[in-house]
Amino acid sequence: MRISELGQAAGVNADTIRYYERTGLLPAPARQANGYRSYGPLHLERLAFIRHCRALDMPLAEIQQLLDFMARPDAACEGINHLVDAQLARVRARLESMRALERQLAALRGQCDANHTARKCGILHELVAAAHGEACACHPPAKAGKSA
Amino acid sequence: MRISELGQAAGVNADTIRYYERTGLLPAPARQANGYRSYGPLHLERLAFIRHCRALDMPLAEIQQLLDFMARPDAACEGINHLVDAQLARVRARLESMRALERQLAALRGQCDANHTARKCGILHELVAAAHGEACACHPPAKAGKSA
DNA sequence: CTTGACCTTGGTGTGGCTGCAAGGTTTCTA
DNA sequence: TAGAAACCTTGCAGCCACACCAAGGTCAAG
Repeated sequence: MRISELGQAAGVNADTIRYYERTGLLPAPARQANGYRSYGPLHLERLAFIRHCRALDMPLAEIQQLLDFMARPDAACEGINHLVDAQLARVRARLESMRALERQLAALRGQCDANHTARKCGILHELVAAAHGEACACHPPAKAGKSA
Repeated sequence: MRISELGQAAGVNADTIRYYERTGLLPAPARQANGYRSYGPLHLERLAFIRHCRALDMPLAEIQQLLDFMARPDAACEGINHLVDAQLARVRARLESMRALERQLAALRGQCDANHTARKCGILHELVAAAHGEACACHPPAKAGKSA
């Protein structure tokens, strides 16, 4: 299996596969005589696992830890639970701040209904006023999008 | 007002202020005789506006556009509405995929309750099985976190 | 024998910062 | 008056998880 075949089978860009190899997430495959990478079914399985975890939005470092657990099947699985708990907590925190964000944006959108000039636009006025007011509910504490 | 004072007033790192200046979001301030940046209240207002928009998770490029609208108050405000609509659509799309993600993670977490070995861990089994099954509901379409 | 599709390595760009290094300036304290 | 601490300056590297590109090698089909 060459890299593009593996990529197609897993729905992954070939660059991404090479990136995973560089960062140690995917083991370096054997090479053909011409230097091309040669993959087997185990690589596909591992790659699919990685992609599934990425679909759950886990960082690569945590996926690496899960793979380490799989390599030592006799170890206690407590760490696995912790990893999933942490991910779930991150997702829930982001979910909450995104919900607040959605409310704020919807309210903001409601400030302007028709076509005015920018000078009279309720959205712009609201944004300026909210930025000015120190006790704005949103921008001191939660950074909305990315922070856990 | 020096850079750290401005930063403290707006709750922003000084590096971030310099970054905004570099990228043209914040106008270059006057300099004192020693080369230190010297800010006035207008800078603070503009910076607060930027941070408020960032709290609404708008990309810097869109914030720049909003600032451009403010600079031309006689232009039609239609573009402003579009910007907010686009941001709202992005946020709602992410919200939806995050909700799906949260459900999946919660279900996954339910697979393991106590302390086993990794070999018997329901979470790990579930992850492997889900990655293996091609018709997995989550990982082909939605990339969850960051994609709009 | 050429065309086109594949592969290789290495480098750069993305967004929104954050941190560091090396040096200059100011301010406070002993 | 010296020295230390806290500021400031510029420029550059790193973060994450890739995507894209260039220059060149390889291979199968027409």
